[in-house]
Amino acid sequence: MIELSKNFEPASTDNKWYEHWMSKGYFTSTPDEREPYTIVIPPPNVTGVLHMGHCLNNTIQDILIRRARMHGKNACWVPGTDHASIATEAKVVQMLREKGISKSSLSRDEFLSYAWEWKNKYGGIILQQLKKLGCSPDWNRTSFTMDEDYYQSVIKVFNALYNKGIIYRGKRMINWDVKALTALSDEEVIRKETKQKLYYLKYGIDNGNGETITIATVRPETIMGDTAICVNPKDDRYKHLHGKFAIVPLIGRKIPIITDDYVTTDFGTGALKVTPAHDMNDYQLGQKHNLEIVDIFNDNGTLNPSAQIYIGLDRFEARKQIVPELEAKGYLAKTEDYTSEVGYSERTDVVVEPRLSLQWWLSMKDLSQKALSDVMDGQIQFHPPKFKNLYRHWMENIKDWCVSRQLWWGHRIPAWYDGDGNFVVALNENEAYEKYYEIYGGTDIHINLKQDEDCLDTWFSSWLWPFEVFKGLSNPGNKEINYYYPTNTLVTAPEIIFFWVARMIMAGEEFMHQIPFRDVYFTGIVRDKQGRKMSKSLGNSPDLLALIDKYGADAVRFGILISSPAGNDLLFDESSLEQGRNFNNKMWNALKLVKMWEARQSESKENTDQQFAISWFGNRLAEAHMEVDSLIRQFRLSEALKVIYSLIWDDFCSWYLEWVKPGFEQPASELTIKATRKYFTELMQLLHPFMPFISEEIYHHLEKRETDLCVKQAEPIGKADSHITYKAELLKQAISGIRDIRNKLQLKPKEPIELFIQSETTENYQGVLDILQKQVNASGIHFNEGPQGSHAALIGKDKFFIKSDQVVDAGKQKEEMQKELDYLKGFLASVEKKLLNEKFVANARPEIIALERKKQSDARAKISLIENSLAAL
RNA sequence: GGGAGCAUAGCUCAGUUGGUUUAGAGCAUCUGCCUUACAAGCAGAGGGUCCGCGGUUCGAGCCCGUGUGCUCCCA
Repeated sequence: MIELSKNFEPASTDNKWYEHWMSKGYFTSTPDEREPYTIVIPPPNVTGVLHMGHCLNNTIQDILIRRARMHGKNACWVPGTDHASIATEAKVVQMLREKGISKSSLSRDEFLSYAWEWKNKYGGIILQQLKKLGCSPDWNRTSFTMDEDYYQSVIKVFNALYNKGIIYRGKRMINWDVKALTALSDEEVIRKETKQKLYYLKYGIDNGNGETITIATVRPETIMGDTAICVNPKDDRYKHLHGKFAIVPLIGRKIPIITDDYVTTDFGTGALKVTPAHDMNDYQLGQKHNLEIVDIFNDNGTLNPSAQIYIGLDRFEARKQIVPELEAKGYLAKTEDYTSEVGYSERTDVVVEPRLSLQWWLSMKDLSQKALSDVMDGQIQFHPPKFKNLYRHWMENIKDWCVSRQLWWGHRIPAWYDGDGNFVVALNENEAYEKYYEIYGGTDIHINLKQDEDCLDTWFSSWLWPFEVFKGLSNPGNKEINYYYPTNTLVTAPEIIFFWVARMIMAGEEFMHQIPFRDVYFTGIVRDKQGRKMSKSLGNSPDLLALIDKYGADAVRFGILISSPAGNDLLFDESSLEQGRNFNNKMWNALKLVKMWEARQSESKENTDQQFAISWFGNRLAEAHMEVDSLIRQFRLSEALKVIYSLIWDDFCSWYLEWVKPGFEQPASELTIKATRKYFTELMQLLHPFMPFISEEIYHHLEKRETDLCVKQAEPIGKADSHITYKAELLKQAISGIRDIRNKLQLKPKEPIELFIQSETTENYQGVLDILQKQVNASGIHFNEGPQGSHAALIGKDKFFIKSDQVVDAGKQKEEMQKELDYLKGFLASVEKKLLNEKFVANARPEIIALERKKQSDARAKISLIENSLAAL
């Protein structure tokens, strides 16, 4: 026999088993006659490293995929990464900077070769980390959103949607990152409470009598872009100015005073300067009132010649300088402190500049229709369903999608321009020329078409993920796409329900004419103990690999899942990992116990009590099995794990093993050992998807085996005999009850008692007396009333007398009984009140009424039992 | 300003068409145990006006209305 270590040591087992599973090819999947079960990984950012969010998300996917693999399905989990244009380009630019190379000194091709070099070297570290966590995707299928075929599919999709007329080019107000020189989606803008100043500026009225109108602004440097002043039409203070003109300070431009309900009268002065080129709301106001648009900024945030003054100065420097000038010239009325939300770039952390820009847009109205009904009709199920509302709200108010980004790392927009602003969209350059000649006429060989410099939003490639990982677009109708698509379950975070989940549904419907997945499981957001979202900038995200080293992968998986009901945020606390580690230990020690029995095995027959324990645990196992199945079907994974945890720790270790455990230095029977080994094996099989390493390890320690637990197929669940489980519950109750009394009598564990039982159902004790006697340390059990001086108590419906050398405190016992009696009387009263209520008897279902009657008679019986005892005391 | 969600034990959360001994679990706390698998353990215990108010119902933690507090998303 191998000597087993004192505690479970994950460090030596985890890698061993992972390598073994890999060498056996258990994770690979190819289409066959079995039913497929498919998951595509939400592709993590290729620059990313494993954090708590990934950990939760991938643990859940692994549980689902491992379980499917053990239940006869052809389980296929596709791993991969996305190219994350903004994040990756930022990393590459930084790397180049460290080498003393600036991006602007490189050609596009040169830059991209550096980027690929970087990607090949550092990209995908996160996938290696998933192995540490025990994840079991089919690594042969690892995909990347910029793989050659994938790239072409993205281009194809752009062409298809352009030809359909729903991709268009348009000047729109966008969030501009003046440092990265790129447009940002709303999602990439982080709003932060920022302390600012509100400047009150006086604009002269163009009527020659020196009158002024005062506006409030936080951006005095944009006044050169003002093209109107707007007031609320109902605001009496300004009624006399409607239709008049004001003069912009310093530059003297004459601008109209217009009216609109949009302006609130109680903010600032109630007069708003309108700068359509540099503010989202002002832009809309400008559209509505046909205002002139004066753009005063360059793309890097410095002022351009349209500003007339401070040309070439940065926007914040200009603010610094313009305020004193305004003050000196008498335009500044006052300054106030003011706090409001300002948008910052997620990547570069600079203040986002609202800016008019020519971008590529995808019209979402038509695409969203089917995607909305797929979810509303339940073709696609959300877990938990509360996210349906959120989804509907967004889909019904959907806005067009800005799909272009001013970056090089990504899928280059397939549009070609001549020098005059004419352009064509094509699959490649050759086709571009053909199309150009076709549309604009001629075959001018001197024409030189130039491809768009920008690339597409990363989401514009990842929305194709569920089918393009099977080459559903690049090789339509191939065997794999037909077999694996639609996929089964998507596991993701609610934060990306719009820019990823919704768009995948649209793409699935548009290009595959089918939904991409049937179930969407939304995990919660992992927060720290104080409830803050884990983020790099806060530095509150623990080092996951260090945690795995410290506690083992199984404990980490346990810890993160146990506190994580679907869709609810979880507050991460290392103590739950400790709980996982302790659980490992508990199982490890149970294994040691069983191995000890094997060393001292006998041929002896079972006694009846062991038979009961064995039969009971078989039934309990069947019961729990059913419960776990049902919970997992409902995606209630953390509850399923709780059931298994308690089944192993409480039922198996604390009850079953104690019941069948041989006495001190006694041998264990072969039958007991065999049954225990079988149960232990089944428990490990149930646990395996959640904690794969320790379960595999114990599985192989229990018996020498040719097979691995990883692919062991589940057997059909037996039916639980409720009579036996009920009898066991009564027994547990009796044991706990008597132990409680022992505690209250302050009996030492080693002090034996004499037990007397008065019961109308003595058959409940048949075959379990040895267990009862052993578990409460009784020297004997008798079925009659206990002698004078024994301690009496009611447990369930039976009366127990405990005789020990300890003197019984009659007063204390009386007090306890009185308390119990009062409770029962109150309870009886509430039950009887119900039964006397005619409406209750008339309306409630018959089984409910029967139940209340049973409560009544049970309570009455107990009351009389206690009253008799009290009288006897 | 618009929308969504949440409020149950000290903490984190379950509580499934309203009805099972007048609410459950884990952690934490307290008491007693170094009992030959496990002190990272064993055996017990205490702890709740289910956020306030109103309504529907024979019956409400659960349904409806309203108030309060918190969180998130969008403008």
